[in-house]
Amino acid sequence: MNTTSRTEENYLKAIFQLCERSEEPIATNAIAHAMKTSAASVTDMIKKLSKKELVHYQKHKGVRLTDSGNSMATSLVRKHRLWETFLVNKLNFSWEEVHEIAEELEHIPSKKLIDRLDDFLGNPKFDPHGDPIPDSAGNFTFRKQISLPELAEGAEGVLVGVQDDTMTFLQYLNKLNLTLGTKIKIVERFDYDESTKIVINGKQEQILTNKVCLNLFVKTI
Amino acid sequence: MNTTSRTEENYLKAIFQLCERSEEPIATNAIAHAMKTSAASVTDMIKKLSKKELVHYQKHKGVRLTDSGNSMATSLVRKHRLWETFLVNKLNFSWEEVHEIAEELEHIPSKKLIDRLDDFLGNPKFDPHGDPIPDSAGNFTFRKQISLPELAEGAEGVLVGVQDDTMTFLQYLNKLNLTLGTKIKIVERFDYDESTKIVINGKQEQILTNKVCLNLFVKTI
DNA sequence: AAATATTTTTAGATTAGTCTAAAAATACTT
DNA sequence: AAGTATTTTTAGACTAATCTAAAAATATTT
Repeated sequence: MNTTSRTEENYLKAIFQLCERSEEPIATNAIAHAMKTSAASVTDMIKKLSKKELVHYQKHKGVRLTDSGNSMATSLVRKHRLWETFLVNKLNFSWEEVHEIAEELEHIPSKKLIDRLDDFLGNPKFDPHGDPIPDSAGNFTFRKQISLPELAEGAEGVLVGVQDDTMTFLQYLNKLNLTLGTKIKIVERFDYDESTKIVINGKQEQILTNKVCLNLFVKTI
Repeated sequence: MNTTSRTEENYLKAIFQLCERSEEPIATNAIAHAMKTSAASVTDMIKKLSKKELVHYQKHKGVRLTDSGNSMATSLVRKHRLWETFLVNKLNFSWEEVHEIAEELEHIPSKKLIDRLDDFLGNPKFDPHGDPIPDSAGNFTFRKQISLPELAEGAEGVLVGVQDDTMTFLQYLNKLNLTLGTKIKIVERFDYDESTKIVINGKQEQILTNKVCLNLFVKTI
């Protein structure tokens, strides 16, 4: 049997995402944490994936995806992001609601389905969160995550993360409608006080201090 | 835990469909046949569903759905038929291809998703096969299955079944593009030789003998 | 480098869904 | 109504994915 179970798929995707943030082999505990399960379960699953040649594995040395593991994970990411795009663009969901549903939809196996969906959506290159959507061959445009001060005047980015994740900071951002996925355009920088004027989601103008800017990470559009 | 597993859902749907064709309690073997599994497995599952009060069950007496089992099954049918409609109307699948994919999609749990999909599709009352789509409260228009001679002149129906399912007859139908799901309009009946002129899928005109008509079942539109 | 702490793996048990084979209940036939 | 056939249920075993607790390996501290 050469199929991949839903659970195996979820492991592959978790490992893929951990690999994106580090060149090192991924630790058992890191996977356990991502999958909200025990280290023992992870070891069991790793052995299985290793036997199927989806991961490289040596005892106590962590794992990396093999080429075939990587391409499976990429295909899952493609499905996930296309479904998210569908939910937001066609069914009018807001971007915060869609993750959980897309987590289910990404396991629907038909390749034809996903390619048709891709066409139906107009072959988008990025999902509503600003993350790149792999094409049917698995290629995608990598967009570096940069801090707001690195974004050129006139350029646009999508908010993808924050440095300072204290409650007070997040609440402040929330008040400005600066949530993950928000589109930010740099209008002008003022050398006088190092402040920056931005436009949020194409309409709301806002002045940010340099301190705030340094804590915001965006991906360019 | 009060959730319903994918497998339980598949059993509920199979029982629901068997209930549609008979007033009698559904036999273990009938379910086993529909689910392509052993009678032993069915008995095990029935016990579980019975404990959850989704079916009425007495040993050796077969099962019926309870109200709550029925409403779960109806919700699955709603999902299945809406997804099929989406696949055919929006993604340009042909109606024969969609069943298997919809079989997967129907297990996506979000009610909000399915209600939004319903709106997106324009709240269709019938799926591409001509089967009724339950609304979000579980109500649907029942359309009786009638043989072609019972369909009035000028009326339209969707082909949903055949009486004579010999290979030769099916091959003959295939040649005329008369496949399940095909739309048939009665144009005129000729008393002289009891033949009937129909239009297939809104374009192809065709004369059928009475013998053929008696073997075709349609649902009215 | 020895002792301690942490991480990872193993061992053994559990649950859901399945199976086969045998036993029990029901239905058909003469 | 007795015997045979069929259907349904039970019993016991298997697999996938999980768990806890203990053992083994690796990393850190003194």
